[in-house]
Amino acid sequence: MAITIQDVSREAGVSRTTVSLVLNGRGSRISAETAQRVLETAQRLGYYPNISARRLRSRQGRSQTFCIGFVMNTIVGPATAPYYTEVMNGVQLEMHAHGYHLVLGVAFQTAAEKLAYLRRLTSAAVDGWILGDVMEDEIIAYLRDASVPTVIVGGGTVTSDLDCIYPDDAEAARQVTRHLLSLGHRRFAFVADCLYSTSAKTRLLGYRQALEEHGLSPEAGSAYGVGREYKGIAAWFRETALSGQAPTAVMAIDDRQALALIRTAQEQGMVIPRDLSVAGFDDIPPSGHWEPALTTVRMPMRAMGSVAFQRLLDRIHHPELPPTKMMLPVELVVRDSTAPPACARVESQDRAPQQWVI
Amino acid sequence: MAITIQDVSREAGVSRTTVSLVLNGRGSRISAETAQRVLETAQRLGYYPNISARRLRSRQGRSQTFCIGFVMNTIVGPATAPYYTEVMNGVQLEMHAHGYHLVLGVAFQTAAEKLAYLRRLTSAAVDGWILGDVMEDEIIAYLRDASVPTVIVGGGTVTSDLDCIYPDDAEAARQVTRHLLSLGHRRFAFVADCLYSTSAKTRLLGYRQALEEHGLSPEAGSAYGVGREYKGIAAWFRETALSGQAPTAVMAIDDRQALALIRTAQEQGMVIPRDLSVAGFDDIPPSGHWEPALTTVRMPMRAMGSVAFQRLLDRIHHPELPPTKMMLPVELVVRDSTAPPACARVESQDRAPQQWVI
DNA sequence: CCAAGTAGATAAATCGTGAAACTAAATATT
DNA sequence: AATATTTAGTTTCACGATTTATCTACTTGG
Repeated sequence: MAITIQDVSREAGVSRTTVSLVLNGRGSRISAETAQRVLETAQRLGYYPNISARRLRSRQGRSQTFCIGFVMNTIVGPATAPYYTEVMNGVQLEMHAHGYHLVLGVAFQTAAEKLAYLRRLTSAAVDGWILGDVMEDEIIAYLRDASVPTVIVGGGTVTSDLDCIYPDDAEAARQVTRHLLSLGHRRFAFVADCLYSTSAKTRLLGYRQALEEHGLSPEAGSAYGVGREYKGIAAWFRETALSGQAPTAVMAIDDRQALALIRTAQEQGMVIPRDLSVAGFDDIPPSGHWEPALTTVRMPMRAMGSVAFQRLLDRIHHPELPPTKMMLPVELVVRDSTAPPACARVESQDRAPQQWVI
Repeated sequence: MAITIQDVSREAGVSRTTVSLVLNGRGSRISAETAQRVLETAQRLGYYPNISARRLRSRQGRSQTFCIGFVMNTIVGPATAPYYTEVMNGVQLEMHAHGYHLVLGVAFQTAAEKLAYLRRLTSAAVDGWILGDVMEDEIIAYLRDASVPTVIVGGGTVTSDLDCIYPDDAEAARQVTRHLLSLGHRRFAFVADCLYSTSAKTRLLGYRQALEEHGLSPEAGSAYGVGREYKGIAAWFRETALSGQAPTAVMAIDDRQALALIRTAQEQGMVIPRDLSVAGFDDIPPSGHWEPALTTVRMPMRAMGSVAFQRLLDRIHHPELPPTKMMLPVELVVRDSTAPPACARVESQDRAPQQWVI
């Protein structure tokens, strides 16, 4: 049976309120010697406040647990989610500086499951949430309606209902596309496993914008959809990219898919970037060490994480302010996987490219 | 403002008690139509019980949150902690089957920080804990003294104070050592970054046992301590292993260090296993795909995870039982990184090997 | 026709804490 | 001297749920 504030007050010979006041630092009305005695007694008995009781009494306001939750649909780790692993590192660094702890909620199968988790921990243990990944409407709706301090970080879901911190994906796509255009490329492919996330949609948009800027029709930059798996990209690549109607430059929706493309191309005997330019998005840590080093657009992952936490603190302390959005700048990183197209290829205009509907 | 049981009772025209009884399935004394009305009203208003209040009133017993926490000193992910990532997958599979949610607590800098985290979430939100990694005495002591349902999983820390699920590390080391002995090796090195964990200590023990079984003195199998970093292993390798006094077989404390060794050896122009046999421990997912495929000892990682959760459930429902330990069997996996020693090397007996003190 | 039993629902106590309202004594102000 | 203010606390209520004890109406046996 745990020690309660009652036990401490009895032992120290004062009222419960006095103990509470002293331990919560509002002991300005309590004499120094009494405060000292209370502090000592609490220490000696090993008193630790019951969070449930505290939380029940003073709703949200002063009942902070100094725990905030980070939610992801998948496990967070360099191999499964390198982007969000970096984001989370940014969150953690900032969090640690403010004395907060992390509650990581990962690997949800369904939205209902995620919702139950959020409700539980919101009422019990968490001061606020940082959401990564793609989040369902019902999740957003609950957090909005219940006024739970929440920040969405990264490009998974950007919504007007909650605070969002996200990268300038459109600019990222424009920059990398302009880079390839300036190298002389005119036939592109844009590869994505799916277009669920705001980032993916926005990147595709920026890519098309850049093409139109240069007077190229969207058809010149058809977006090819391929399966999520390595096999999917490999298959697409063998079927299309090597068929003689191939693009000379490919943008992958993220660095991991860019790597899959490069490896497949290399297995086919192609030399990157001589035979094909490949660019990615994100600049995850290993991208610069691959062979060849990847041209990509660096996302401000850690910055997003730390800003997200700061924003969450703001939100916790000022629940009344309207939700805001913050877009962080990106940076084109030109490395070795892109180069001018080596030679003109046979172009057949009669092909009907498989195309994404947005 | 959230809906309370009061709101539901008012709306349904019954007392709070009735609502509580119905919603908790103890409505045997409540008429079917009343129960129906209550259920409907709760649904319509979107009532969700306040966990803090529930938890406060009915201590531990019936106030389950169906959340259990998994604690690690580092971030859990395939690149940082492949072993525990697998363990956690095992936990999650079992957990999901029982309708439990995961609270992941990771990346603690100090034991004090970890302790504060555990206390907070224990009183607020978590039915029990599964601990991975190496755990400090004060952590163990708190959980024991406060009778918090806890299971330690994996070989980080095995203690008599709490339930432990761990692999047969001694047998693992004996098996891999015997394997190398049977190939004809007589000069070994055992490489470890540190010996904090129970697993590491036990593996070293098993290795020495196997040597003694074969009548070899412990000196023949000196344990070399090297730094945590890749650079540390590489440096040790260049300095010692290539000096002409080299062992013909090296066991690394885990697969990741085995890989670091292999890569370093290859950079030095050695061919594995022709010039050097290397074996690891754990059989993490990529080990079988490396070049060469790694000989290692498979740890029952997922099994440990699921058993750990089952044990935790037992513990939650039977707090009075004494803590138990369960050791799970391991399996030697012979692949391509070990072979008979190619040729006799020059042996100088005057060397004084750098040796670990256990 | 009355005491006892029972089904169906409720009032009240309670968990541990925090905050507003209150008290009593000492000190300051007019 | 009378009143106001400050000091150093305490008493009391409330948070939202569970649980224990109780209460009412109705049935039923004798």
